[in-house]
Amino acid sequence: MRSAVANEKAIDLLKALAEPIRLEIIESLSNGEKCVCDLMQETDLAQSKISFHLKVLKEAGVITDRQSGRWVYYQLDIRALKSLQNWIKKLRKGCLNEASSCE
Amino acid sequence: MRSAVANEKAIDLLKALAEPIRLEIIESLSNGEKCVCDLMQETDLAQSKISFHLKVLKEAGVITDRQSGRWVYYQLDIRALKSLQNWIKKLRKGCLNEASSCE
DNA sequence: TTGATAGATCAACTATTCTTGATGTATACT
DNA sequence: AGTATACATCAAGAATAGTTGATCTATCAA
Repeated sequence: MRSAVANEKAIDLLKALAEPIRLEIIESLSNGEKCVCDLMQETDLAQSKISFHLKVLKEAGVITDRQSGRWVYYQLDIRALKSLQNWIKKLRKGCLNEASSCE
Repeated sequence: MRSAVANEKAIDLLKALAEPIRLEIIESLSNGEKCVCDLMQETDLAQSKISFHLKVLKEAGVITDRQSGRWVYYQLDIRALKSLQNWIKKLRKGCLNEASSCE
């Protein structure tokens, strides 16, 4: 089943987005790259909590990170949202299972 | 914050989709209206389990139900997926918070 | 090299979600 | 009325996810 893999990936993405703190982080990052300390200031949340959620987001492929000195900068990976859009599009067409019946 | 409401709704939608059994149900319903017994046969899952997930989907607005005699038929509400698409679109634009900065 | 800062990770705890089997309710058939 | 079927709901338990405070590592600055 080809679609099973795609769905698992999609589920990870959906789960990653389906959480208020993570959404807050995502929205913040939509204004540009941020380090953890920036996010701490903006959200007023504990560092370990932010790191926890950043990890979830990263593992789902929603964000990427890059280290610079003592800081780690996080950035949205717009491709994740793009692929989620495509996935929903397919779901709407009702052809997640049988690619053949789609186009 | 206007967007907070929209986000809460979106989170419910995302959570509803982010589960394998529910996704299976959704995909099945994308082929048309089904009663619980149909879904039981197709998925080979316990009735209470299916009812549980149907409830989650219904509360999130992903599906609607209609009773006919002893049977309850469930159907996809395509508007839910549509609104989720719009939400992601906005998220991609990075303007979930400030509608003013968008268009 | 000592001390400070940024951030990851971990263990213990809490909270939420899912599963299971049983029971309840409504409809239909005899 | 009595029985069967379709489904919802519930309570108890299992599993997963999130929180908290502490500790660890790496980088930098004095």
